[in-house]
This record gives sequence, C-alpha cells and structure tokens, in this order.
Amino acid sequence: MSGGDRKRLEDTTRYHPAEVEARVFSEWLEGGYFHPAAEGTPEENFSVAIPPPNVTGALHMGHALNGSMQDALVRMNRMRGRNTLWILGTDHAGIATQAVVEKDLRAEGRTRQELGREAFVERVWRWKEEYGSRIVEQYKRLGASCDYERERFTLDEGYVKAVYRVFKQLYDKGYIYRDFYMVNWDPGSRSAISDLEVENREVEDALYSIDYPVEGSERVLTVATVRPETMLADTAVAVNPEDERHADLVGRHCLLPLVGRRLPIVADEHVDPEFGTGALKITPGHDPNDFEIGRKHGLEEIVVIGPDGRLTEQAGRFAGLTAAEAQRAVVAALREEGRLRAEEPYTHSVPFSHRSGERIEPLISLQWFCRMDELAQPAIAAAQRDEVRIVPGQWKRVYLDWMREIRPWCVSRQLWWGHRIPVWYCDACEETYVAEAAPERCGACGGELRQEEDVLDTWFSSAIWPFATLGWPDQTPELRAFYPTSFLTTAREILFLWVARMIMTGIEFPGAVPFRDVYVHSVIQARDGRRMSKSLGTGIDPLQEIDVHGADALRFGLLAMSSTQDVRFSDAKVQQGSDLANKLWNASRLVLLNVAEVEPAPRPVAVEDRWMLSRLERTIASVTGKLENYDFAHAVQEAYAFFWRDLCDWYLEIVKPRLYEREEEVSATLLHVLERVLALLHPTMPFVTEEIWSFHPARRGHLAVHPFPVADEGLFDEAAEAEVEAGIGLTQRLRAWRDLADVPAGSVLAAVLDGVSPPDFVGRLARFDIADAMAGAGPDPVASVGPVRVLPSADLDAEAVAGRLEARRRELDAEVERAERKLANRGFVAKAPAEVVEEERAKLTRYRSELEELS
RNA sequence: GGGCGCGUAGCUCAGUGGGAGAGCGCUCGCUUCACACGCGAGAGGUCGCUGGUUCGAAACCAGCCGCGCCCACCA
Repeated sequence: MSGGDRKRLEDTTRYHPAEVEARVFSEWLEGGYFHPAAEGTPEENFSVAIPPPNVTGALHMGHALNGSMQDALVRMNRMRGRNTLWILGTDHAGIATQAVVEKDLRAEGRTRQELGREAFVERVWRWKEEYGSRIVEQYKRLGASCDYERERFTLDEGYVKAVYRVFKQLYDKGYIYRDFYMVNWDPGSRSAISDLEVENREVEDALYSIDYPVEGSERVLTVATVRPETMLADTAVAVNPEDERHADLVGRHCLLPLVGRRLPIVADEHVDPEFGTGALKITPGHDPNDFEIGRKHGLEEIVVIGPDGRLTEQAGRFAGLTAAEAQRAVVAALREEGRLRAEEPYTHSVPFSHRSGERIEPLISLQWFCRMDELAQPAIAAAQRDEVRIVPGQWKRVYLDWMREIRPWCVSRQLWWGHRIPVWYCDACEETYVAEAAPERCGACGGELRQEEDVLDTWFSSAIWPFATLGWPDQTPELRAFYPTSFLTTAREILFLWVARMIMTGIEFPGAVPFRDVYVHSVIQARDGRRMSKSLGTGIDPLQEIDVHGADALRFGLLAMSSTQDVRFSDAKVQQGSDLANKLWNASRLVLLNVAEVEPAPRPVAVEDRWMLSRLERTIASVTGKLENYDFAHAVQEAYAFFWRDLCDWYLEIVKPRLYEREEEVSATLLHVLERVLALLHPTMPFVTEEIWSFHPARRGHLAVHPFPVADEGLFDEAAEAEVEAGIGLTQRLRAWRDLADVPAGSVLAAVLDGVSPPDFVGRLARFDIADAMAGAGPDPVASVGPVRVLPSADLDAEAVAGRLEARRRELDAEVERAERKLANRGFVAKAPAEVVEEERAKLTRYRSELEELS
C-alpha cells in the first residue's frame, strides 16, 4: 500500500459512496469488463436481456429492484469466468413517447396533424436523441454492469429488419390477417389497444330501462342499459330461447325509439332471463358481447361513435356530441317520448385504457390481428416440460391458464411513432403486398402503392427482444454465442404482455426458448402500502436514494426487502445497507492498517481461526446457493449476519491482540477472509467492495473480474464451531450477569474456573480475570456462571448479586418444569424421534446441574 | 364468477411439524486505540378467530373474519 493510500485509509473513518461510485464505475468501463467478445456457446456463456425501459422513462424503483437482481447474478457469473453479456437497450414505447412529444407540441400551440407525419416522426427522433439516453445513464448510477457498447433500440435499423421479417413470416403462415372486428378503442391515444392494455375499474353508473315497442302490437320489450347512447346503433333485441314470456315474439320486430329502425327479435342463450325483463338490446358495433351475438345471427353492424369519441353522421341529430353529451341528450329525448321506464344507480366494472387512463370505447374497426393459438402450443409445452422454468412455481400455472385461453392479438395501432406496418396497397387494383422492403410498384397493374398508415403495437417488437438485440435474423456471432439467454427477471404484470410472447416468438423464430428461467419478483409498494405510481404521487425516486445512501445501500436494501410476496418500501433496509457499507469499510481499515506483510492464506492456529474459516466457507456455500435460486433477500441477509456478527462482533474482537502484535498467521488469515468476503459481496454491493479491494495487498486487478469464491468444504469444522459457539454463549452469559448485577462497565472481576475450560477469549471479552481453581485456599465464590466462579470484589454489590441469582434460579425452575413435563408425556417419549427426546433429556440434565450449582 | 396470496414484537418483514426470529424503534450502560452509521445488556408477541389432525401446530386440514392482487363479454 502506498503512503497516500495508507493516509487515506487512516483518515477516512466513514465510507462516502458519493466520492467513490462515479470513479469506480468509469474504471470498470475502461476495463472493458462489461463488453464480452462474441465467443463460445450459450451453454458455457452467461447472458441476460434487460427488460427494455421506455425511452421516455426515468429509473423507477421497479427498474432498480429488477436491475439489482440481474446485476447480482450477472456479476457473480462474470466473476466465475464465464463470458458474460448483459444486453441493454430501450423501447420506443409508441403511445407513451408519442404522447410526450404531442404534449410539447400542444405547448407550442401546434398539433401533430399540422406538422404532418414525416416531420412529426422526425421530431420524435430528435426528442429521443436528446432525452433517450437519460435512463441508460441512470442504470449506470445503479452500478448495472450492462454492455453499454452494445446498446440497442427497438427502432434501430437492424431491429426494424427483424420486426419486418417476423411480420412477413407470420403473415405468410396465415397467422396475421386484417379484419373488421370489435376492438378496445382508446379515445385518449386515438388508437386501438390490446386486451392486455385494458384494466377494469368499478364505476357507478346509471342503469336505464327503455321501452322498445313491438311492431304491430301494443306490447313493449323493456331493455336495460348503462349506455343508452349506443341504442342509436342497435340492430336487434335478444331474449333467452327458454324464456316463455317472450317466446312468441322471436322472429317479430321492435321499433327502435328515436330512430325508428326495425329491429329483429332474436333468441340467444347468452341473455340472462333473470336480469331485468329478460330482453337485451343488441348493439354489435359497440359492445363486445353484442358483437359476438351479432356475428352469430348475421346482424347488421352500425358504428355511431367515431375514433374521436364523438357521435358520427350515423347518429343523425346526435352527430358531433361526445358520448357523454349524447347520453344526456338521448335520455332526455327518451323521457320526452315516454320511453324511459326507469333510471337507477348501478355499480359495475368498466374497461379503461392502461395507456391514457380514458374509458375504453368498444367499437368495430378495421385492424391487423395475429392469431395466437398455433404459436401458443409449443410455448405451453416448453413450460410444461420445464424448458422454461417459471419461478416461483405458482406463476407457471397462471401462465399456462392464460396461454390455453389465448385470443387473437390486435397488433395495429393508429399512431405515427413505431414500426409502420410493412403492408402496401394498390388503390388501382386493390392488391395487397406484405414485404420486408417497399415494393416499387404494383406487380399486377403497375399502379402506385400506398403503405399502411398504422404502426405495430410496441409489444410486437418487444416480443422479439432477446434475439433481435443479438442481430437476428442474421446469424451473427452474438446470436451464436449468447442465445438463448440464461434467465429473465420480471414483474408479474408483464408476464402475458411480454414474457409469454417472447417465449412464443423465441420458439417460432430462432427455434429455442429465449431463456431458461423466468424469475417473477415481488412488487415494492409505497411506504403506506399503496402502489408506487407517478400519478398517485407515491413514487420513491431511486436516484435520490442513491444520492443520499449510495447505490450499494439501495441495492442491498431492495434485495433485502424483496421476497416472494409484495412488500412496502423500507427505509430501514436501505439504511441497513448503508450501515453495512460503512461497517465493511471500517472493518477493512482495521485489518488492512494492522496486518503484517504476508500473502493471504488460511493459516489457523487457534480454535477461533478454524471456527472463522468454517463459518466463512459455510456462508459462501449458503449465500451462493441462495443467489442461484433467486432467493436474494435471504442471501444478502445471511451475508450481513455472517459479516456483522461472526466476523466483526466476534472474530475481529477475539483476534485484535494478535493483530496488533502483527502476528503473521492471523494476518494471513484475515487477509484471506477479507478477500473472500469482498468477492462474495461484490455482486450485491459492487462499489464499496471494489473500493476496499483497491487497498488490499493481494490485488492484481479489479474485483469485478476477480474469481468468485467457491466454498472449500475441507475447512468446515464442526468441533471448532461447537467450541467457539459455546465460548460465545458463555461470554454473553457473563456479560449479562455483570449487567444485571450492576457491575461497573469498566471493572475486571476476579474469578476461578471449575470445570471444562472455555476458549481463552471469554475472560477478556467478558472482562473477567479467570484463574484456574486453586486447591483449597481462596475466598468463597459469590456466584457461578457455567464453569466460572465469580469471586468477591469491591465492585460487586451483594444485594444485586443476590437478586441476579434469584432471577436465574426462577428461570431454571421454569425450564426444568417445562422439560420434565414434556418428558413425562408418554406419547412424546414413545412417538417423537429418538434424537428429539434425547436432546430434551440432555437439556434437563444441564438445567438441573446449573440449578444445583446455584443453591 | 374463477384463481392466487397475505394477516407473526410498536413498525417493516423472515420463519412450513419439535423450546417464537431479523432490521428499525424503545430502555439501561459504555467517548473500550476499525466503525457512535458504533459496542454491550435488556424490555416487548396467548403467531387474525373457531374447530380438527398430531405425542407435539405459527406452520398441516376445514370453516369464518379482514386485506391485497390477477383473470373473466352478464346488459
């Protein structure tokens, strides 16, 4: 260690992450450790594709948690010497990004329509160039060891090529088709969205009952609806075929109030005879159920609500009104005509757009769809055969249930920002061309071609992320070396939206599942248990946490609080991480500033050395196993407990005298232990461990590429563990005894030993001067703690000692009674495993003998 | 309507058949030469309720109460 380094270590009594992290990160980048050569096979390599954040996004707690988990495994495998690639990139996020830029435009008093498509898209690109790298920089703050030199974007030239190839192939297979169909229309983004982007919310509406007169009769059929304005698009009335009340009406017609259209009365079992009067108005153009019924009965499909959420020309005198205005107007008109029979409050669930938050307007429109059944089959089989392992296991069933019920996917979006659908139409002869590149002219008539206006759903391009980022469809070295990837971590909310689709496309295109494991992690909620969300104002900014506590602290905290169930964000866990970083720093100072100049090596001379080495190796085995099984919370908490309790509280305190004497054996052992602890913790706390490592005399290169420790079972030592644990137990009992007997903290009490001698450290750490029992002479002990007989002294308050003895006696009485009762139970003795009974007997013996000592 | 999960110390959470745990908070004592973001010692819980299985239940089973999430086309 240089003089400067020594001075810095001596002077810096607290770890300051802010002074370390940026410097250390740039060293890693300069080292090129995160940029592997495209060599080797996927089996021997390790690769992960990051869930691509939106280019519009800022790092939120979900990214931070997800990133901490991925980085832990990525770093561990890199340290194991595997060629490791963590693919980084961003998602163009069609709706979100377009919305952001449109908002900017509006602030300037302009619209995208005024600008025109080309100029608008140009403008979004400029926005992306300026702000799109923000989230990438934020991942660096977290310490994420992604390959920043291979950053990808879903609208990269190469990526677009992959998207078009996929579209074309699915079209050629007949999976992709265009159809007039019922879609979820989002008036907010003025686009169709998929079923998965819709969320249902409970809403209080009014339920209106409306009389529809039966043609050529005095009778009326009363229908109930929460959306009276859609009656303008009614094309039938349905009753249940079993419903005798209306049986004679089937085949006749109703007259639609306000409009006058003749509506056939049809029979359909979908109608619940128990609900209302048992008659259902059928609006195939604006209700998903009615759409199904309409197609079944060949009913006319009328659309009265347009893409802007306003009534169309089809709505006659109501044209131009918004849906809400139209509802009031229709209700008023019905009331005037005496057709409104009832209006009552009604709570039901209503679809809302997950993108814009607006209420979904179901309507029929011309869209592109992808049939999913065929793609789903092999993806179901892959999960069933555990070729893709979904952990925790309960999510496998959720995945399978959804896949088995999978429905066609509406892939077209009425946006400008995205992959423009690679379809060209000839207006002259109505030919359609699907191609990866624009055809020159119509092959049939030579006419001009016009490209489809719509773009693809953002998730269509994310669905091919793991292989499109590696250069597919070209057989690139990257694809050969790193596909399939090793695992995926994800929040469950995108299990269907993203994960399932990647599995389907992975099998269909490169021909292999895209990752071996899918780890579905928990959700970190706000401190009060609500969702963290920008709109609720409940979000906690990970960057601010990093500013205050450091990236290591946040990473530790997130991993420690994560588990299989959702948890509230815990400031205490982040603080625990911060405390741990500081403790690592200080414990390392103690070692590094005091050791002799020796090579690190396990050189045990005392039982506590063997104990420490045994505990270290066991911890390495256990923590490693937990990381490999995605049990991050227990992994980091176990590492914490080992380091803090075993290493700092006990081992360092025990060996301090030897360390201060510069004993070579303990110096070598301590350097060895420190090296392994730093390496073990590096995947979860990379900055502080790398920084400390820079002071370690054995350092040859960065810790980021230092070998990850492999547990040496040869150092496991049960006997040493038992002996030292007993010594620790005795030390604690002696300290407790002192405390409760009101002994001054600093005083050293005299004692003699009677029985098996404990490890040497006990007397020093408990502040007892323990001599071997001398035959005969000497004062009578005032108390016994295990084999230690406490001798009288000026620092001992007789009354306090007596009180302490009495308290201990009561404790032992209770224990003896409990054990006796248990052993008196014949069922226990007969049926419990022998070792359990034996253990109980041993305890009883111990308690009785201690009680005897006290009396 | 179906499915999944949760209810353990003041708070946030571990713990899946053999004597209730962690971190934070709280109390008491320590400027002990790595760290006061520290050290030592404590207090604090009839493990949501009721039954059952078992020699033994926080854990397994059933029912109930409370809470959360996902899926679902009943107006």
